[in-house]
Amino acid sequence: MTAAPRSRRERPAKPALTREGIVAAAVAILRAEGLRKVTMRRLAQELDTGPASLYVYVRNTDELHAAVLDELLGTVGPAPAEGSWRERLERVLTRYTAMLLEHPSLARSALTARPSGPHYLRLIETLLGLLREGGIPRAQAAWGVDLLLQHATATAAEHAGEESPAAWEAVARALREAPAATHPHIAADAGALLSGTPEARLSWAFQTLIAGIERTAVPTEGQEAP
Amino acid sequence: MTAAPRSRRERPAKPALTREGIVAAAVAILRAEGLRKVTMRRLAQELDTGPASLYVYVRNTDELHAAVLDELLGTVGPAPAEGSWRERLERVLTRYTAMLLEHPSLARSALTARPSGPHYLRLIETLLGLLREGGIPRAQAAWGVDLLLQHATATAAEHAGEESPAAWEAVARALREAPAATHPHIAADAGALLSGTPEARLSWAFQTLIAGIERTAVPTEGQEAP
DNA sequence: ACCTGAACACCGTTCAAGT
DNA sequence: ACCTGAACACCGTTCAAGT
Repeated sequence: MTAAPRSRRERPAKPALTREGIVAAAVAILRAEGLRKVTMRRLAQELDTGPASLYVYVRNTDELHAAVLDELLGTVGPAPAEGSWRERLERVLTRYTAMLLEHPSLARSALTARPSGPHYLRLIETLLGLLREGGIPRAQAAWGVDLLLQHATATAAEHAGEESPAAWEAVARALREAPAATHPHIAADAGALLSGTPEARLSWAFQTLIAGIERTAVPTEGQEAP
Repeated sequence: MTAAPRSRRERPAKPALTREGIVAAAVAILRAEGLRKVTMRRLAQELDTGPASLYVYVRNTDELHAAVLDELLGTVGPAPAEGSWRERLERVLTRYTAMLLEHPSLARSALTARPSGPHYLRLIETLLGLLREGGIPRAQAAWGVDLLLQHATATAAEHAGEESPAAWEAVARALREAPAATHPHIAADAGALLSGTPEARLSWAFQTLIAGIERTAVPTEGQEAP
């Protein structure tokens, strides 16, 4: 087999650099090999240039990762139409968490470098709308959105580096073996501390957060006119 | 000035490697220069050996960071004696968060590689005891401890990389400038979304979590015999 | 103006070879 | 058994010099 020669016009060997092109290439590397490989050098190699060239379009590695996350947020989809506001809220949050769980290390960097792109704004708008639909006062709803998103993001981030579960096993063993003499509550409740599927815990956590948000007023300085 | 010669016996030039010595040196580097400098190579240099030697005592960099965190947890101190269980609970959590806020990047790695040392166990015992004192059922209290610690850790972790606040400013601007036509809730509540001191938000979050934990039963599979 | 080669200053981890 | 020199395979970021 011989490859047909291509005209220079039809397929330039090296497309011009753009921010979108860089982010798209980063997403491709993320999907294929994980965030650890989404480095400036690797990306430059993929785009057939030197790493220095990327700094014209991206401030640094953190900003690159935030742009990648906003891109993936676009795959979460709109709010469900059926069910009570509580059910819909929990479903949106669960879908967001599930997406992040596919790339836990991205969740980890999202905790530090929050995305601020259009997909992230849309998610905040949706969550805020559902809490207001539930009759939750503005100020509580606003702070509540932050709390809900932080829990989802942190839960996904905890799974980063899960390929070496040595740390988690160490905690479990320490809890099971804690002596009742010095740690009576742990000894009595070790089972409960370690129980529950990740799904059950996530669902309980969202219900817990929503119940708390409904009932806890923000301090006066934090309130807005209604 | 001439340095007095030291006897070889009095001050050996190179102390023997031990796990404790390695962790202590790591804590010293953390205090002086931050977690970014707590690397295997830097640590080896400080201990006058090659990086390969450290792998006899520490599995990898993550495990080293977890050991450092448990060490710092020892500086948090015991539960306060005065006040209602709610007040004492909030005070313990605030002190834990304040300690982590001195080393946000350590909080970030704690989210992934949980510590399992004696100081961490003590903290869990304290929190569990306070929730039980408040009459919260065992299973809820156990899952609640996790939720409270996760919030504290994640909140501190968010401040990692704060020296370059570009990302946070970008979110704030995006929220303030969101058009009412497409994002009515954000436009109406931008003030509330961005309001509140970090202290006020942290305190509200703990109260919210506690209120939720009090009222939300865990699913039956997660429950233990009382 | 835009782009980049080359350099600076580092990383984690492994392993063959030494004592 | 314990320890380590040297190597392997990478990093982020800057900047002088090119087009």
